[in-house]
Amino acid sequence: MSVFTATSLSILTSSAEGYPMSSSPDWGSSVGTPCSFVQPQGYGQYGASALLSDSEERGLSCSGGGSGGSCVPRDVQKNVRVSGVSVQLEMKTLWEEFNRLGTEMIVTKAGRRMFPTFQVKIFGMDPLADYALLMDFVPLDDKRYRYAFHNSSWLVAGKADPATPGRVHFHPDSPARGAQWMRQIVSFDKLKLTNNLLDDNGHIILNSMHRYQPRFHVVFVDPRKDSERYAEQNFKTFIFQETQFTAVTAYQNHRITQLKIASNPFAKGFRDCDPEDW
Amino acid sequence: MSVFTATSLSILTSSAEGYPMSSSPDWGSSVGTPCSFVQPQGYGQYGASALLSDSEERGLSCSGGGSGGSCVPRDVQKNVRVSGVSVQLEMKTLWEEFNRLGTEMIVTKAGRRMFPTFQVKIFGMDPLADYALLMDFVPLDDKRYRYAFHNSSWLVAGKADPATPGRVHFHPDSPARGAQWMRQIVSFDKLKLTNNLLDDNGHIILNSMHRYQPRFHVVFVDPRKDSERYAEQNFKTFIFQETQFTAVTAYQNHRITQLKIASNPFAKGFRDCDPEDW
DNA sequence: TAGTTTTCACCTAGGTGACAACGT
DNA sequence: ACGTTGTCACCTAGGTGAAAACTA
Repeated sequence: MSVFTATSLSILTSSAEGYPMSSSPDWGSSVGTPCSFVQPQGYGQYGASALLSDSEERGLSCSGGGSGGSCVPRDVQKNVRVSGVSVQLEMKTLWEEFNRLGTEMIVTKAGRRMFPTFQVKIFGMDPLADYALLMDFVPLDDKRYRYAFHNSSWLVAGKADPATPGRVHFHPDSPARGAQWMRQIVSFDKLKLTNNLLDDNGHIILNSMHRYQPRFHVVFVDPRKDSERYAEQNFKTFIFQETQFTAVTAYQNHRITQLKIASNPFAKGFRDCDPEDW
Repeated sequence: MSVFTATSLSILTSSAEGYPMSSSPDWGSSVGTPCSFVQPQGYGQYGASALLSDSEERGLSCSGGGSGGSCVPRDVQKNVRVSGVSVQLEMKTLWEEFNRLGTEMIVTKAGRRMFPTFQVKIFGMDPLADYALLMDFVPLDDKRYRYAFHNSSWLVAGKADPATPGRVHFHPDSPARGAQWMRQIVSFDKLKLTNNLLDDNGHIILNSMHRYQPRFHVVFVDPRKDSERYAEQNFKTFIFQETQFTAVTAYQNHRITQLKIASNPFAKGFRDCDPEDW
């Protein structure tokens, strides 16, 4: 890791400031790979209707149909090393189950893992080329939320707090050859979320009570000396709607809590019935 | 891992059959790097005098002086990618402490880690070249031993049992660039020893009650198509006398047991006094 | 008797949600 | 009220040597 500088990635971190599903016009249904990009219906319900019941079927429109959402600017001709890459989200049905309820992810000062863990299968890389894999998190909108316990629903509580430092998490095996990435499931289980603005552990900093969309980036490590010039061509971004979530310091929706307890092995101590009942 | 075949390593596995310190004439004090190879005094005491008291100072002759024992056939001109490589054993004083008592390593059917763990710092690699790092274990002699509890010493119990399958343990990060290997300590903590001849977990198979010398190999992954032809030039082997040990299924020397308990964090449960008393 | 195998209590190391305490 | 923080019991996962059981 950290063999290569962030130069070729500046394009990523800068774009992380916007809201890719809405305000950024050059993100859309892609070319090349099977692309299940879904129009911004899922978060739109949040943004527009502002009040949303748990039992709504809104998750269905976010789950996507195919193996992954490939979202690249239309006008950039991608390098052949990334253009053919496709990605399949693991534990997709579990993600969808959470998403249907409105996924919440705990953030703590020390940093908390995500559950479910973001993990993918990768196809179509050049086996001999070097790639870096990384994730970042973009706000789904500019709102702050609060949870209404009385009717189990999220409410808009105002405009978003000031944006957190836009960090990026490199998969610790980066960089590595395509053959290695494709050999087995790539897991981002080391990634941790924090609400500590002064965090110096390299964790992802998020605002509690805000909504986020995880993004997955495949970056071809260009051996050319002037590789910065090709930065835009050398990466490809994948977005899975079903992985969006609300950052919280304590779970709000009781059904999310129960699903976490039921499906996360580390929460086994809080189960009171067989895990197969789910 | 396993990106490259064993072709370039056949030379290693084949040489693992002999006893490099004695019968193999082309192993000796080396060229190139600082080389603390010590004449076969250490094991020689085992082979020759056959009976050895715990309190002898034999360990002192095995501990070596410099940063590592580099042992290569004299007549082969090494590739520049490996000729400048040097290696420093971590926890050297702990290894020496064990070696002074006569190190024992547990072997189990399921596989047991080594303690101390074999770990090294590496210098002088080409930062951009790819290397594989691996370990193997060669018999120190052709003897079988038993422990005489009455006077706390090892006795020769006969000729060695049939040799075990000569396996090799690749460091799981192999292959990787020199820059990555040199960045931090390289630890072989995943390596496990077994006495199960039918082991299919890829563990190192050893005969209990036999003496072994761990070896550390740095292999330059040659990008040339006919790289097999340069196999001999592309690797360099390091031997640290102080890491030799007797494989056992249960500790024989009570002082070894006590030192393991005192120094291995996982054995903390068996301590009855402060760990700083050592 | 000498050595091996299995089981076990006890650790390391660290990921869970519950909960009480603490802010604002 | 609402949200955050730290502590805690309870897990996962797996590395220890002790001791009993087993095998020639």
